[in-house]
Amino acid sequence: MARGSETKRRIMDVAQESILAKGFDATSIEEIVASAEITKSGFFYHFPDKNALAHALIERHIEVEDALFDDLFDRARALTDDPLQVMLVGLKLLAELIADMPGRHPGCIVATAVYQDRLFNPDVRDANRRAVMGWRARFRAMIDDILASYPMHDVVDPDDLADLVNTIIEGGLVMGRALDDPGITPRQILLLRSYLKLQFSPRVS
Amino acid sequence: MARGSETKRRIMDVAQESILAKGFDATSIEEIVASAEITKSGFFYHFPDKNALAHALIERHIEVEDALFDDLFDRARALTDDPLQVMLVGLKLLAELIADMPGRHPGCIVATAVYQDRLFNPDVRDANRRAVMGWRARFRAMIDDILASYPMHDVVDPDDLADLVNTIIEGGLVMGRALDDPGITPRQILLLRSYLKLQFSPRVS
DNA sequence: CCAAAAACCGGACTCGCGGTACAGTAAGCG
DNA sequence: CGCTTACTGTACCGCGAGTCCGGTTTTTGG
Repeated sequence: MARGSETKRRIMDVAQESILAKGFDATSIEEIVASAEITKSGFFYHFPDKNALAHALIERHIEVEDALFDDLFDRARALTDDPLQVMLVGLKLLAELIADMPGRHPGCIVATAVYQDRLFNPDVRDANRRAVMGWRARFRAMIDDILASYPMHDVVDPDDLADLVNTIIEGGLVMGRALDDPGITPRQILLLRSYLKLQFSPRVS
Repeated sequence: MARGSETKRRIMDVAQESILAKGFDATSIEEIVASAEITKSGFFYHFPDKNALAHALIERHIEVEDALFDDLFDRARALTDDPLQVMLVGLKLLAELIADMPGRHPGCIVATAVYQDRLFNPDVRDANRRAVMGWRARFRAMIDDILASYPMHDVVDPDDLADLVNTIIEGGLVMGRALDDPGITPRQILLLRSYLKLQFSPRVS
């Protein structure tokens, strides 16, 4: 059992590295099995097809990202009790974390899947959808916390506001890749922070 | 001369339709030539390879989008002289325009190219980069106009602010595709509008 | 009107990649 | 001891991108 899952993990590791560097379809199975030092048959023992690999990678990615967000906002909550400050500090930490990533940021696997629609089967798309919905729920809860203490100056839908976090992260990654500038995403996140500040901070006039 | 460019345009039309519906790699050349009612040789007469087709499509797409933005903000400028109002009205019009698009919004070709690195050659990536830089310049100019008349309440970099427009559009399209909800992009654009309102509107307190 | 260039047609062929099929084997475990 | 798990090795199929090249029609400039 241990040996099997170890190999499977190694396949996923080398596949992920290659996919983030070159794209999904540019990463051939032959190449993966060479890097993972197994045979093609070995690959198809663990994954029925290439789709299943993508599915497993997305599922794993969701878990990692969730854990990352949990940790991030837990650290923010350790610093302050105020829900608005938790959000603002959390976003600051997130921006710093992305900025400090060595080399080019990989770019979200979710987005790569979105833009290869027909390449992936419904399973993959569904996993994707669940991931996005999960993030919406997470940020929606935080916004509800803020709304309990602060008025919204320019009233908008809280769900849309929750989605804005994802929108800006995904959009930032697209922009960052298009311009080959890893600094864009963190700076765009800070603009989101600026927006939330203007929306909820008491006005000192 | 007329016949040649006519055929080329027909190839691009059917290719674009198919690509927006099914994705780039899911659209085979055989399929394109069948729809365009030519032969494979005919295709390769006009385009050296599939990459060149993508390149031509992106170039054309940039022009169309530029013309669209020109028209949009010209209409806004016809309604008001105030630079802030021009921006706010323009974004409103943009949101409505995207919302009124029949069926699923195609999703920006720029983003699809970004997430298929190796599939496209440097030419394509460069065209992409130029497109994004052009949009940044466009919105940067509008923001400079606003800054000439209004103070920025929470001071941020104007270039970042200009990029935010693209970030939110691209991110919105990713989200819209992930959740299969074409309403997301327009709603996210309205949040951008909300942000700019809070940033620049005089506070009545 | 005629020649040359441009815009194709037809079909055969190569190559890489995803995926299949199936026989065999080494290691662990009850 | 026998069964399962986790593979290896090899041969094979189909599809789509891209090549080659000879032939044909259509357009255009002198």
